[in-house]
Amino acid sequence: MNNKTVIFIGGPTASGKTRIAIDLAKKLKCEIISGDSRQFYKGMAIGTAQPSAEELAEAPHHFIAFTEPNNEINAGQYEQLALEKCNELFKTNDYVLCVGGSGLYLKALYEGFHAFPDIKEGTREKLIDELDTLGIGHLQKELQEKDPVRYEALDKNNPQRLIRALEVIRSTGKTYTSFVNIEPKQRDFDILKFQPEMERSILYDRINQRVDLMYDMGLLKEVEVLKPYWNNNSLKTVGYSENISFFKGVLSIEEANELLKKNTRNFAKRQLTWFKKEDFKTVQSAEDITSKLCL
RNA sequence: GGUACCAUAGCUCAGUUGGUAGAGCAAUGGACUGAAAAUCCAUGUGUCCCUGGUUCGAUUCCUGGUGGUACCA
Repeated sequence: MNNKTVIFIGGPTASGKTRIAIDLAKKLKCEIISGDSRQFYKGMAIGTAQPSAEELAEAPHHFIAFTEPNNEINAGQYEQLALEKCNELFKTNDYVLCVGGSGLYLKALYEGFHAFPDIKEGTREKLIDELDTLGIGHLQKELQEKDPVRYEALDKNNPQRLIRALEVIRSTGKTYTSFVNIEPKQRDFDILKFQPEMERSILYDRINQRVDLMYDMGLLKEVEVLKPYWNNNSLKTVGYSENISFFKGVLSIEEANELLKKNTRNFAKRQLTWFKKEDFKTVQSAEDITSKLCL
């Protein structure tokens, strides 16, 4: 046991993470780092439901709208950034709150990734091109030959994972598996994991209402202004994809609205699956957490 | 009020020449260590409107209801 703790607040979108986090930050007089992979970007305040100006004024936040949408932050970079920020904040406080719905990013901070090397520039682009022109079977065959252990372990029809494994192999000449065999180093802070408790039907109602609210707040305008970034991965996001399709004339506005609601519900379901497996304890309020801390 | 048509999954509908049923969408379950708000995998959930009749057997055929739609009054 040591005296530094990162309290993680995960859970699905629209479940009330932001409120609980701010209440808790006030009680503990600590700061919040975002674990939402799409709230990192500027100009995406409405569609990613970033905390409002009023909420941001209630407690200090980090990694909200701190970079441009074309400066994409992957989970590995986030691990480094978040770790540095935690160490900085621990100089003046025993607690840091990490709040967000991007399960992999939270996990990167509390568990740490294996030490994969940097990927040579252009490797992924070439693999994506090969996927388009030669088909997924070509990638499957290469991985099966070069790293059968990884090949057997992953979803063989998942192009993103095939490409990830192959980009490591092509960049380093070593197997993906060889890096996984090196244990990540332990964190020197304590870890607590919570998520808001919410009935599924209520969560879905909140999602549907929030989508309508986003349109009222000017979501379409926000998407339109982001046009220079439409092809960036950061815009490959629920709330943006559907409305980009609207602007391209593929969907009517009603269809985009309905699809956005459905995609958000589906996304929330994936988050529920993730946080359940990662053993985030359900709580109803910040008080539930402080009582567990015996404060 | 009369006539016609319809009633099957959450929705839109198909189907069973009488042997208790299946598509699309929605939904549900899951995987996931550098694209993760991404990506991938799996799954049919049902008083076939109600009631009587015919039949070994009715969701299917017949009687009578109920509800809906259209047209006529």
